[in-house]
Amino acid sequence: MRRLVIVESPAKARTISQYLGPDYVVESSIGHIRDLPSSAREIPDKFKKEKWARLGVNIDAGFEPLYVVPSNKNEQVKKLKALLKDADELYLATDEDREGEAIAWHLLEVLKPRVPVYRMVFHEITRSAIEEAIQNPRDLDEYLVRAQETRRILDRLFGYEVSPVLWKKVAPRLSAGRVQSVAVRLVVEREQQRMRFKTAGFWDVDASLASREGNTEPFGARLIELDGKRVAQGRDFNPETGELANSDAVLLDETQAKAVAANVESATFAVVDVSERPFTQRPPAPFITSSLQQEAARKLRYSAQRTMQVAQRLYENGYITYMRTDSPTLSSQAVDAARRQVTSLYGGEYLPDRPRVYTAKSKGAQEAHEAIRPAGETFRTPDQVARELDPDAQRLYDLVWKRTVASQMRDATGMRTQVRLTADAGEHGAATFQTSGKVITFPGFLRAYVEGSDDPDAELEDQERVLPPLRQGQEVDAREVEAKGHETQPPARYTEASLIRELEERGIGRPSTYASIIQTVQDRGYVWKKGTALIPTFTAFAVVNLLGHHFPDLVDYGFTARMEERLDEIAEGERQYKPWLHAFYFGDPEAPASEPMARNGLHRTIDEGWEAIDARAISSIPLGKDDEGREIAVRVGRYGPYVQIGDSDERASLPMEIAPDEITLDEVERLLHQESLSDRVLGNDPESHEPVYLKTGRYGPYFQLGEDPEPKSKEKPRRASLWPGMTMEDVTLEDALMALEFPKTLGKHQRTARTSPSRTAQTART
DNA sequence: CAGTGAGCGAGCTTCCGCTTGACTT
Repeated sequence: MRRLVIVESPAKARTISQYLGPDYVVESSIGHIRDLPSSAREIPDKFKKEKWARLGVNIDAGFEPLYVVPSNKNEQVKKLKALLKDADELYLATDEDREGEAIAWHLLEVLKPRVPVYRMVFHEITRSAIEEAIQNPRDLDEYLVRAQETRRILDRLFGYEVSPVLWKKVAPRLSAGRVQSVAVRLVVEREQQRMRFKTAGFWDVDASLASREGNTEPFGARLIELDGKRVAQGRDFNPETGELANSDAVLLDETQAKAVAANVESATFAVVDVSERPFTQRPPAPFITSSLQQEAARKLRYSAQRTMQVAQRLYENGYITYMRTDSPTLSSQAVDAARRQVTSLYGGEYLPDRPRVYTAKSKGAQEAHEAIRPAGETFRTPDQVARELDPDAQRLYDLVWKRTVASQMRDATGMRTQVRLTADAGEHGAATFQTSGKVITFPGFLRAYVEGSDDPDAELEDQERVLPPLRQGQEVDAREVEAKGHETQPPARYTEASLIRELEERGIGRPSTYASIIQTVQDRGYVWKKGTALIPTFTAFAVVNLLGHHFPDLVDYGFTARMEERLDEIAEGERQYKPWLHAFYFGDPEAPASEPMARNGLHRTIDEGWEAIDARAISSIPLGKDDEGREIAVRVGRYGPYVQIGDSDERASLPMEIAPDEITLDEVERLLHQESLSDRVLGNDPESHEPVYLKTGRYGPYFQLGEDPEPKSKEKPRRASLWPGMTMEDVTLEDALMALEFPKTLGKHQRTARTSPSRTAQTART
């Protein structure tokens, strides 16, 4: 008896093959083997003429999908067919989730087996799990397959119907999609918050105190109340006005803060209250894809893509379990391995009485795999594998190992202490200071693993802070008192990791796509990276504008969650998929008039609405008004973004490396001034008597000798960039003649940062 | 490199999710 087992991943095939013995041939599909045609090139000739061919979905025939085997999968399909010829039984062992079920179905459709077919499923790759799975096969779940197909078709209709609207109204080659458009919307809205943000200044007073006997270390305390009123902190300000939002707080200016500091410096501080309360801290759950990406970004500064590449290598070589998972569950073998390691490395007091159990908390988790953990029935320590791994892989393995072991350790316990002290601040009244301490009484899992933080200050704050023993009524003296000025900070930009976490929490995107979402929004010119921060381009603003105004339902943050609910119903057999797709595409007459998209459906919304979309309006990002009350706006043009005052000729290109929130009205003023300096005649060339111009172009300011050549003529006038040190304000004819005589010196473009968005990516409407 | 806010226009661009290599940015 020869049995062919097909799984999704080649690495998985190798492992399983070891468990199953010589009667079984284990091969992989390498993911999906069929899909809708992705481009015109993939559409078979006989369908090319059909009007639905571009979509790959025959709408009028009940949303019938056209499936093709992409060229890079031909070879593998051929291989599987050959293996099937020699097999007596076929086991479809793809993942037990929506996509895995669909892959199994596609395999059936393509391989057309004439031997018995079994669907086998397992959630962990251990000998016992595999053996049990092969003994207990089930049938293919047609409902689950339909749910996947519905998801696939909906994403195709959304993406391939809405993207062309963007080509017509914003720029060619742009894209819209259920996942990427929400990602772009998040990034744009965060930038808009930053643009609206008004910084506010406030002061506080920090004291360094020490007990009178002088036998303890000095400790810091901060002024929190003055004359019975709370001293304002950053969170008391309205982020959009920069004004104090809480009237019960008192705002200190520099003079007052310094006066208070001077007053209390020589005063006696009395401890008025000491409160202690115990705390416990639980270990974080074992890694899933998103949390691994998050921690690798925090602790190792890896991009999501790099994390996945390194994890893939670790997985393929048998060091960790599968890296694309949404389940934090550990197999019982893994729990045993972790618990043994806890006992042997840290001792029995670090081991909880019972194993800890973790469950997925994000919406839409499908839990086809286990958590990401060290592979095997006993974990090898980072030291044991260090020699076999390159540094990148070592670091990531170390992270995975620590997190897994820590997840099966006892809680950390400790004591938080809060101490309030008062001192007399003269005419300002009584000043109350506060300090807090944190002492770990039992480290528990912290012995193995401390979770990283996006905010280094918070992390520092989180460290143990030991206060000297203080009792109520005790008096202490100030060693040093300092008034400190602060400014409120705008909300931080998203990083790769924080954007992925945000999407995951909303159930948008899947573990296999998190890293590629980041790639896509960058490739389309919606987002660029400055360090680790994600900054939207003005193209992104225009697209979010368009989608938000004309396709609000599609970029709603709850769209995917609602879709998942419907898909679950389809998977349960409680709902037919065709009527639902029909309602999405052709509309639902029952929908309330207040929801025009639901009522009209995607098709009519586009068909009857696209022409009326005002390309200029959606591509304009208002910045405010100038002194004369004229609107100042950024517009996205054919050659990238520029600022313009009203409809006037006063406009100036924006430099590539500028972030939207850096474009203040002052900055606009400066750019327009720069622009006005260009296109002027500096004088005449003494030799040829031709005029010498100062102009600005794509690569910054340049000199030109003589008039512009006739359009289409091959003639090129003599041109040269400014030399370093020359400014548009005070270049002279002599500078120009020098530069024209010795061109090819350093131009502005050579200083352009590599990370700035490309011009083509910023380019827009035709 | 090549220097703007406009033109002549065929055919194409584009989605999400599953998985690796074979490629050089």
